Amino acid sequence: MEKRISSAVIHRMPRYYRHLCDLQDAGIVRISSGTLADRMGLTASQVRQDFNCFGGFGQQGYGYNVAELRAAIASIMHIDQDRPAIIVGAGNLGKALITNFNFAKYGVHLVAAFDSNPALIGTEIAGVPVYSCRSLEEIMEQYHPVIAILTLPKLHAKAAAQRLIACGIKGIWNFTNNDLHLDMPQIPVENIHFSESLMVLSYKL
Amino acid sequence: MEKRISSAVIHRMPRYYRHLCDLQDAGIVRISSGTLADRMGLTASQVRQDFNCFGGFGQQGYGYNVAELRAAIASIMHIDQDRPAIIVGAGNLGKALITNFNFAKYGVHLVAAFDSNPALIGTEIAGVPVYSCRSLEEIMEQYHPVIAILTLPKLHAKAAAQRLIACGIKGIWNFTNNDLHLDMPQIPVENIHFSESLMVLSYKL
DNA sequence: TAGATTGTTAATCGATTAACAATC
DNA sequence: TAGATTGTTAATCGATTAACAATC
Repeated sequence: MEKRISSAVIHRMPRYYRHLCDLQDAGIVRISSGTLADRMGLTASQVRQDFNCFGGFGQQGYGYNVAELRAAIASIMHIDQDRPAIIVGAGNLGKALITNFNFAKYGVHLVAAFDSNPALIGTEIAGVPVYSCRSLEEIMEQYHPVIAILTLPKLHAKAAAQRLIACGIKGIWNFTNNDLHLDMPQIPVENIHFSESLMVLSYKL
Repeated sequence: MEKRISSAVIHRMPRYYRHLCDLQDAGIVRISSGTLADRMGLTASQVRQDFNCFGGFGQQGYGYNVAELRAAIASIMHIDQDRPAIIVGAGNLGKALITNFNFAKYGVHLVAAFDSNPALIGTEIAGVPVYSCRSLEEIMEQYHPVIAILTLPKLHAKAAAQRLIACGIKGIWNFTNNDLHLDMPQIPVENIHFSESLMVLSYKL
């Protein structure tokens, strides 16, 4: 009976998750679709429809239990896991992610970083060892990471992605500001396009 | 007769722009809606409808002139300008943006960075001077920047945003991974939510 | 002119909203 | 029980796709 979940719903899930984390941190135990909708700028109907894509998590006359709903979304989005990942490119952006981003909160942990800069190879950044790109296959063999984070120069992005997929990477988080055009529908790619976001801001100004 | 442009269309414009830049770099002079649609995974109808939201840029029997269409989108999105901007937070992420992001390509130039770290204050990063947050009002007065880029810790984001708006900032590019909830609809905010992107990737895996 | 391709209207599809019976 | 609020169906709305006359 597997009904396909629309992309619009999937993209709202992380926002629900963020708000539910905030609510839980604030000690709020239950919430109705109406209250959550107001908070997020949605309608109560939409909130209920969204959650019912995955089966009902609420209770008539009560609403939703914040902790339960939060956990349900974590499970739906598969962030209640501990997936090994690598990061390719340990320049400023790579370093910013390694240092500041809470990977554990999203079910991911970094096992290695790669860079071509000899000054970095052999060092650690926030506990993550930096290897030469030459060691890629060896490290893949050792840790079997499933996610590769691309924070290397745009020019090398496509070649890197192909090499990563060839040695077993299952998904790519792409910060290189270009489309990879991999033609491999079984390998999901999520892009962070800074320029698209800035253009939209520019339009709204 | 100002018909409102839907958010879906606005969010496709940057992608069109990117593809048109690529086409122009490749020396391609004209393109039909069908060819462009194939390249981008859209339909020809959608491409034509999108461009017709802003008036027709094509010619029957010919298609679209790549350079003209590119320029038209740049104009629509207001990236053919030279808007002054500041960046608040010069840690790894701020530094990564200052150093690597091509602001000029999107009609923006950085006039100043702000940080609370005394070791950074008074230095320059890629030609951009770093000031103490205490100098904010003074620098605003001097350069009248319109965009503020928030790359500071989440905790201080909201207070910073309010202070920036109080002294004249017109739009915010928010990298702090939380919603600012400013309740100021006249000040556009564009968020880069790393975690939402990673959650979607996680779901697709 | 004939062929190609747009601009635009109409048809379809999907997503959002409204309504309400079910039920805690 | 009465009140609240869900889950779910039906109605509406908006976005995408198809079709085709206009025209380069």
